[in-house]
Amino acid sequence: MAASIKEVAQRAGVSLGTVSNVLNRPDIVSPQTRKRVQEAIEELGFVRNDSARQLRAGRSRTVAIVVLDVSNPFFTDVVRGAESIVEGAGGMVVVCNSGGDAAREHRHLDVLEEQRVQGILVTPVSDGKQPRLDRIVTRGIPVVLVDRGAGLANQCSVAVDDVLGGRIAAEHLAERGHRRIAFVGGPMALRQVTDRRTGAEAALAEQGLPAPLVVETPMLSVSAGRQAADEIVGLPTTRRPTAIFCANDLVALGVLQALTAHGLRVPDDIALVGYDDIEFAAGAAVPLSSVRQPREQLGRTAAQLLLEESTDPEHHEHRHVVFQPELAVRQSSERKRRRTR
Amino acid sequence: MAASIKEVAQRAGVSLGTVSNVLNRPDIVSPQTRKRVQEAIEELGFVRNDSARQLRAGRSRTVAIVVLDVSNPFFTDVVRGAESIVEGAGGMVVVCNSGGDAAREHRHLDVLEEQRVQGILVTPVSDGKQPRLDRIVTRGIPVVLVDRGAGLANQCSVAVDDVLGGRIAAEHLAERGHRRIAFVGGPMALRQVTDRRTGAEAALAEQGLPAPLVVETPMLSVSAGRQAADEIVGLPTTRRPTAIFCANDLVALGVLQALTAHGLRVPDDIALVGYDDIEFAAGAAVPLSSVRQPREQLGRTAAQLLLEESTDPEHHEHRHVVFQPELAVRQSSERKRRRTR
DNA sequence: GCCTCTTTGTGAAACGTTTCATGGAACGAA
DNA sequence: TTCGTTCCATGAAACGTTTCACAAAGAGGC
Repeated sequence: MAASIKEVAQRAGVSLGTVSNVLNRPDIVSPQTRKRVQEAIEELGFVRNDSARQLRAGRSRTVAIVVLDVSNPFFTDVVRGAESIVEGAGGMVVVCNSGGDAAREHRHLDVLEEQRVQGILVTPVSDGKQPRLDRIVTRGIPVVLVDRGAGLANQCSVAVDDVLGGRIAAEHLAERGHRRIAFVGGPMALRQVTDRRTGAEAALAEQGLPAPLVVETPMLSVSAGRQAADEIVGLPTTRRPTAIFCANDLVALGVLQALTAHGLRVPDDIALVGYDDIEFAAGAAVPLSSVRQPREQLGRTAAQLLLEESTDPEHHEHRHVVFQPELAVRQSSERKRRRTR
Repeated sequence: MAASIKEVAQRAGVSLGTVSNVLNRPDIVSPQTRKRVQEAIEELGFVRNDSARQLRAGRSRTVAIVVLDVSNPFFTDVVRGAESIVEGAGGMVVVCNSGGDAAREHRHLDVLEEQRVQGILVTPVSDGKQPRLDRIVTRGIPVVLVDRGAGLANQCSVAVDDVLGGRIAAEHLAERGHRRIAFVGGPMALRQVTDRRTGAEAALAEQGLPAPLVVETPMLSVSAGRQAADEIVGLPTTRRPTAIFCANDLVALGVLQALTAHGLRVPDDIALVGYDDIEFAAGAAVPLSSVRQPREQLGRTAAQLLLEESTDPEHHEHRHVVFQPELAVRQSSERKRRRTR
């Protein structure tokens, strides 16, 4: 069905190698022959077979990115950033979705290894040592960790300083006069979550404020946020926090919904700060203050590190790039009179 | 670096074909040999080379989905639906992002063709005849159109009845007593947009109501919605619509934001209905009424049609599956007294 | 002891590229 | 004419699988 180089050669009356040359180094073949070959390609509708090409070359031009959740805007932005770099370099990005499931992640990695991809950007489901990834690295496939495991020796990583993010959020709330502050998020197995919490706790301690009330959620979703807020609303007023810092915006949106449903006003009764600054944060019921991460840049930098390692594995030095988050202050954490601008 | 079947064979002291048999039809090789080979595989850390495998097989187990926008929740759900089917069948899904750019779409299709993917699910950037896709189909790669071009002869398609969706939304608003209704969305080059508009117009005409005011936007985004709403707010009160039907939820969220910023209340001053029922619709400033499409099912069905065609191209009959949307009624289109519950 | 079956393993061919050593033609210089 | 260059085209080898016709060796039936 699909024409091969051989048939093109036959039709153009040249040898097989010549067709290949027209494809890969058109300059070294004479104009007439080149033209004849190109016509034959056109007529037969020839399309290169990438499997054969890769088999011969031993490696592919595809970079994979394995994300925890395709539908999380955080990752879609990271993907976009990575795409811009990889496509600029003539490669292609494939997106794999682990959905936070270790088994799925494992299967994806298996397939990617079989495909001999050029490299893998990954946010692993679990933190800590990654023998599976180590094995891939040993096999010569570069791996860059995204938003995880900074500091491991055998691979690059890009991340945002989550401790700093938590600190910024807590300082902001403390500055606004809040003294009973809650932290909502989970599971604590996620490094991001604990880092943000740690940063917040440190900031509060430094200001001489009490440690935050921690409400752990089973996952970072809108509905988890709703449930956590229900719990908080049930507290006696004297113990109820006047501000909540959420481990991400999805949770914060859920919290916001539930608070509103219970008749509590944000920020007047309870102030709210989220994390990630997703597009919908600004468009929420009450525009949401949120810690913003440079998401696209995270993706771009990760892709750059990967391509760098891939191009020149000998001289490559693993690097761990850490970006600084910043706070986007909106209505959810500001008394009306103090609206910014 | 990477071990090949040959080395495994050598180490296990068997022939090359035997190793292949252990890999593909373990039942036809004797237990002892199988064990020896498996040990060798383990020791060498052998990983199949998928390029070689595909080259030999002539086709891949990868299904591609080319979406207009990875970060649009509509597509992420479709992707998830497709994934569930394809992975259930032992395949893999790669996601490509055209970003609504025809050139990017073209490049993606080129690459996918070179990869000899098993099939392609695609929402093409432009409507109408698709010579590019026809060519792919001719080459024996099944294509299923998602949410586009129902009725074309040489490929399957899945879609949601957008005319019906528009009709449902308009009928709902008319029923609530609205007479001046606006339609916001664009560009009109998108079939979805014109279908939704057509349905709305037909419904209004049938009820003897005037045709809607149409505000065309350059794209379906939050900021486009904001701008459109600014325009509407500028109208003299007597001509200003009392209800707005938006071509999708992003636009509706933008409209909502802008209306609120201008001090107009939703639904009291202006009622609002969106389209897509994305997760954030329910969590918006005012929970958004929205026409809901069975998104995951769209993806699942598309993948099923694709696999069906791929498995048995001879007996395959192209089908065009059309799903029916339904309206999720929320606060944005209901007077308070009439809240559903 | 011979024949036929079955089970298990072998080796070579084929998939479609890219690459590289080789060869021939054309051309100018001597 | 002859030799060295330069320019183009060639054909074969190699990449790592899968598949298939075939062979070897037991197992049983007579």
